[in-house]
Amino acid sequence: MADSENESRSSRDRILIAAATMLGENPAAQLSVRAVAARAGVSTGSLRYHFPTQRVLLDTVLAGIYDLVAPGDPIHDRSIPARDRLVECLRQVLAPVEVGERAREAWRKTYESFLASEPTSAAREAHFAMARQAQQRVEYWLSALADEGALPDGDITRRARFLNTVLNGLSIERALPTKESVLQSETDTLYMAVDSVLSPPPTQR
Amino acid sequence: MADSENESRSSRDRILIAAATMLGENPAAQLSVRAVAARAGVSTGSLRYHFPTQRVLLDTVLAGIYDLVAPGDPIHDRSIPARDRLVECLRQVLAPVEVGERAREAWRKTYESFLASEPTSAAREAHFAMARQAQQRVEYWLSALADEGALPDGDITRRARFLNTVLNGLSIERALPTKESVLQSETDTLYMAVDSVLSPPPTQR
DNA sequence: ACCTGAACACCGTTCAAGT
DNA sequence: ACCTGAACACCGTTCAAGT
Repeated sequence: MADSENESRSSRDRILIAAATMLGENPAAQLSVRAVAARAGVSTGSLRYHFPTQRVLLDTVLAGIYDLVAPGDPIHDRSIPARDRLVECLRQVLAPVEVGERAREAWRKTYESFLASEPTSAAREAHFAMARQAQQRVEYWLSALADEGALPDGDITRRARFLNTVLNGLSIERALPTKESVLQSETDTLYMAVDSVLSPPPTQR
Repeated sequence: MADSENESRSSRDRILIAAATMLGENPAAQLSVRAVAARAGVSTGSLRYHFPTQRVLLDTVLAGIYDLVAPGDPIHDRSIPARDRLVECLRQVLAPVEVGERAREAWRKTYESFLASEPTSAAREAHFAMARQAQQRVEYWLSALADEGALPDGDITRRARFLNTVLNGLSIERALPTKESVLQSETDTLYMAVDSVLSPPPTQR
């Protein structure tokens, strides 16, 4: 790699490293232009030169983190249809929840921390961080599909929010009593949610 | 009502009306302090006096809108687009859940009955009945829309199940701590879910 | 090509001062 | 008690100017 190329990357990389570090220190960190630029030791203008919007910066740094953390993420396996991959990823979010008694155990913790009484501000912060991470994870998957053209144009944030709500619903349903096996209708529901996200919006008025 | 009380309310009401109007004109409107204050013809300080944070203002105006808008079962009111009617019905399911402390209260009951420990068979039966009723209610709405041709052919049961999962997700999210107002993204999510149900299935590869 | 930093047009919140 | 509007401490983005 040529020297000039190396030099040209150092500033961009310092920005990415600074942002990733800040996110590591506090997953709920705000990553404002000035905060990241200061941490990286560059100007806001330089940051904007490399990352035209904050959203682009955020996406880039998260992609970096998740690529590092989950290189075998099934979202990248193009031998499988996009919808199946996304369903698989969402299913993996649900997997640790388990079913029945184990699922109740998980929700018991949630209950005691956030529902039993007015949560402490520390508990609130912790929940913000968790929710934000969940949101970012789904956004990462959607971004990956968007990159390969499998996702119609549109706001990724709101579609990720939608999928997370579905995940929350499925998660609580795993813990509540049910007549039939949850897991069967769960797959069906996941595919409905994923299809609605992967399909072009209704050609509405 | 005393004159002084009347006078004291007019400014607060103007703020609420201004905010509601702006939201009516554009549901994605930003409702900044200055924009609402200007529209209401009051100062930012006055707005802050009545509504200590933007979050409080947002919650208040949205609660007012829903209370005003949801008196009867609107599924049969063909003067309104099918999707709006269905969203409205689903919103009415959510309405009694309330937000924040009240929502936690509702989930506390659910927790104690079904999650705290292995539920008694009586509790299980009770939950089956509730879940079945919820399912039937949504199925009823979907059938009504199918009768008038507003719903594509297909299995109503699974689509109702899907919508109920979304409702469960939204319901638990009302009780958990959130950074922004839940109610705004809630509408968005409801429309996404409803559109996916009302749209013909993706023309599959 | 890359970078600087001032400037712009916004935020939400606070607060001394008025009535 | 209610209201004003300036001030504060932030945002993200733009851009003329430098190297």
